[in-house]
Amino acid sequence: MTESAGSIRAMNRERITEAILAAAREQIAADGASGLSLRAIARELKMASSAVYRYFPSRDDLLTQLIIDSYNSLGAAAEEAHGQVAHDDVATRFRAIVGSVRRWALHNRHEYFLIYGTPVPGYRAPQDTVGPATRVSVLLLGLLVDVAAQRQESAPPLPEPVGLRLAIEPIAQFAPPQIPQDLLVVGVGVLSSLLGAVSAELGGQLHNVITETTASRDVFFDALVEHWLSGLGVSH
Amino acid sequence: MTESAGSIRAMNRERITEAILAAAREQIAADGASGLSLRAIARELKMASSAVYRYFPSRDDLLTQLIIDSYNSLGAAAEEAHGQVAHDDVATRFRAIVGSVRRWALHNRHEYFLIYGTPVPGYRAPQDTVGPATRVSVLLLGLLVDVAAQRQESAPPLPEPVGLRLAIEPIAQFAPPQIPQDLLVVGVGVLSSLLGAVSAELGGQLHNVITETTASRDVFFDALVEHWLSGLGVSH
DNA sequence: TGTACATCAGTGAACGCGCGTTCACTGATGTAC
DNA sequence: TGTACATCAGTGAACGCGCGTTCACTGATGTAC
Repeated sequence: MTESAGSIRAMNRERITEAILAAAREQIAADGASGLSLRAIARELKMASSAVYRYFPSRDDLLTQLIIDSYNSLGAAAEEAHGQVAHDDVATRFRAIVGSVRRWALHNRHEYFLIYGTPVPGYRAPQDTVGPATRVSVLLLGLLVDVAAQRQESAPPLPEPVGLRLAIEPIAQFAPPQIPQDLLVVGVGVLSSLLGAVSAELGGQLHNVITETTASRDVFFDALVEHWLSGLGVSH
Repeated sequence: MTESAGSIRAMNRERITEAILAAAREQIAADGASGLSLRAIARELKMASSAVYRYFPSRDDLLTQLIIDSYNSLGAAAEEAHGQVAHDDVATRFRAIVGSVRRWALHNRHEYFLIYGTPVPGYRAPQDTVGPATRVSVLLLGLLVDVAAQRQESAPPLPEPVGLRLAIEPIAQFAPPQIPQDLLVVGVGVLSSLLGAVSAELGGQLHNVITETTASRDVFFDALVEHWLSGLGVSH
């Protein structure tokens, strides 16, 4: 074995790794992911650029860690928001989740684009990112279970397009079996709608569309949320 | 005056400007917008890198032209698709528009991210882009007029949240007055949902969610389209 | 507890590369008379 | 139609910058006996 957990080295390592990540996050917040530079981080931390390589074997590995951290930050925000509202009201829980995602994105603009923006050419996210990436989805799937239970009274059985079952098979494997297929499709749709709405807001696509004040944007987003709720068949 | 329209110079200028743009588009298709390099373009065209400056005063101006071209390419695709279906069937027209947007994005991946992806840090789109950027919206607004006319029989008057009218004022000014406010909100929502769904598909966010075959993705997207249609109140 | 060796953190220089932009200059095209 | 001048396109060198990554090296921390 190499070294014990609480050794001076281990603690320094922990501390400096954190400092590198913090400097990297600052850089991303300032210039976006494309502006992330190992040399700039080293400069900020007043160490030789080569020293960073003692902590991350390459720029891509650092990027991966940042992506994982961002997913976890978003996931934690959503989980906390969801945990703070009454569990028996599906609509409120839904509003808490999607609202927290949007709020997190507004406060962590570049981190949002890091995980949901234009894919970095040449970069392929490794397997370690998938767990953290699913935290919001897990929350929504849990919610869909209760939506399904509540809807059972007035279930309008829609015609199932050929091939849809096969198409959504990956998520169906992962999701609780109580969620009917059509609700699963709508659920995935709502999540991508949420990301689309947030991206549009952050990306300036709502310029000349929605009044550019915080209040107006909030009101518009809330209107979308209510629309999504009715699409899910949740009475409100 | 400087030179007549059909002069040798004017023709050369036209030809070489086009060649620069074509090379730039190829580069974007290969590496994304961040990989766009004036020097690489000059290399490709076998001219000195400084010569490019006779045609575009800076990299940003070239980027602007590419963005405008991409918006126009997308707009033209949507308009053509819309023009080829029966005008009296709103659902079909809607499917044609959103389907063409998705198809254009699948075939012009990086151009899509150029206009709807992560904003380039430090770049601010000038006024010239707004016209081309609205072509798809204009199409959808035209459609909403007919949706509104068709819906009038069973209009469910929803409660209007405080401030919503103010929030959507910019688009309401621009849109035909026949479109009621709630429909306008849903319309903007559908457009951002469309972009979200396309971004998710292109960005790999549907990995482990939707089966990764062309057919399955088509089926899933079509299911979303039908969901959006019912959200618009269009019977189908 | 003390010593010999192994591991690790950090340095500074260097490699090799690419970029956007400027500038003085040459030769071709266009214009005015 | 022909000449004198103005404009334009394209060149090649240079400026000044930044980047990721490697490598031989020094000094500190940790480990085995």
